[in-house]
Amino acid sequence: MCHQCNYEELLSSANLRTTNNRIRVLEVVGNNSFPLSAKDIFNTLDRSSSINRVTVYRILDLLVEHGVVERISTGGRAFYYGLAPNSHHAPHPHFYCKSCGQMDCLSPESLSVDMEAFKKTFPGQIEKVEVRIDGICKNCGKNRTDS
Amino acid sequence: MCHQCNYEELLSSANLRTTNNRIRVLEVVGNNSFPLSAKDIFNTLDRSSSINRVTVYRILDLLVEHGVVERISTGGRAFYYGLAPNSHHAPHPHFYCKSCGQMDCLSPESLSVDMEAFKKTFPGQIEKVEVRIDGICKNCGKNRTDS
DNA sequence: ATAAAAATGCAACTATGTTACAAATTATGC
DNA sequence: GCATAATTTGTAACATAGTTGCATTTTTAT
Repeated sequence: MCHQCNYEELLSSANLRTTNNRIRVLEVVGNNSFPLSAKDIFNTLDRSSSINRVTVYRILDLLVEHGVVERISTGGRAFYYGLAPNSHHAPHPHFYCKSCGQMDCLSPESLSVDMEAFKKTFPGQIEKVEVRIDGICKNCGKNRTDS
Repeated sequence: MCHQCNYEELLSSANLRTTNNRIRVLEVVGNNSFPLSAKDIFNTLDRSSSINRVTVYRILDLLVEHGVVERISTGGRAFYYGLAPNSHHAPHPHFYCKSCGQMDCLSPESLSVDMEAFKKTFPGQIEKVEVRIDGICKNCGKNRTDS
């Protein structure tokens, strides 16, 4: 999502210590153009230099809690993670392919939801709005007709 | 969601046999005004007359596959189930309370997404659009300030 | 009534995520 | 710089939600 972000800065401005592992996790999440599962992130990191699965989960939880990373639900079982919306990254919807499990980011304007009226009347506390389209991606659709 | 639905009819018009268990599952899902987890559904059914957990999962999968029931993702780990949109039930967004796990249906107009333009340009196959608001519900917010 | 097909139950399993606690690392006061 | 406290990481065990294989029961068709 972001190649210009300074990840150490992102961490410290969220009042988080810049440990090596946190930077590594944030780099994988941030340098990827689409959200990844915890497993994807763990696998990527563990390949370059060993890290514990639990550490990855804990760091992801921490980053989500501090608003650095966004936890995105899919049509499947695992959560995916991407950089949280901030001044450089507008909130945007996602497309989830039920067949291959790949999740893509859609442009912020592609599907906009008008929240203003809603916010005024809703009695609870709103934290985030998630818009997700589920279906079959171009690739998987193609392969299907091939067979 | 629906007290006027004929569940047997719903099943047979989806080309599904009207077994007792299927009707029971569909009744619990359909008579509830908000989506429930598989566990909720199992617990409710098992109280009135014993049923197997796996049977409930299987029936839910079947109903989702045949478009009778909708599988809704939450900000949490489990899926929730509600009647699928049909001529009597417009698709609508949901509110998920991170604190108590309750999911509420919002009115279809409360938050509408304009899909038409999107559909024209998107190269994949669209199955459904999910709009979910996560936050803290009125009740949980109240209890929090009490403490 | 019998055979075939479908649905259900049960036990074991998988995937994803969490907890408890010990070991290692990092920060802080002297 | 060194001792101590606090934080982070690793390891193993556990928890939750859902799935699979296979036997049993029920339903359907002949």
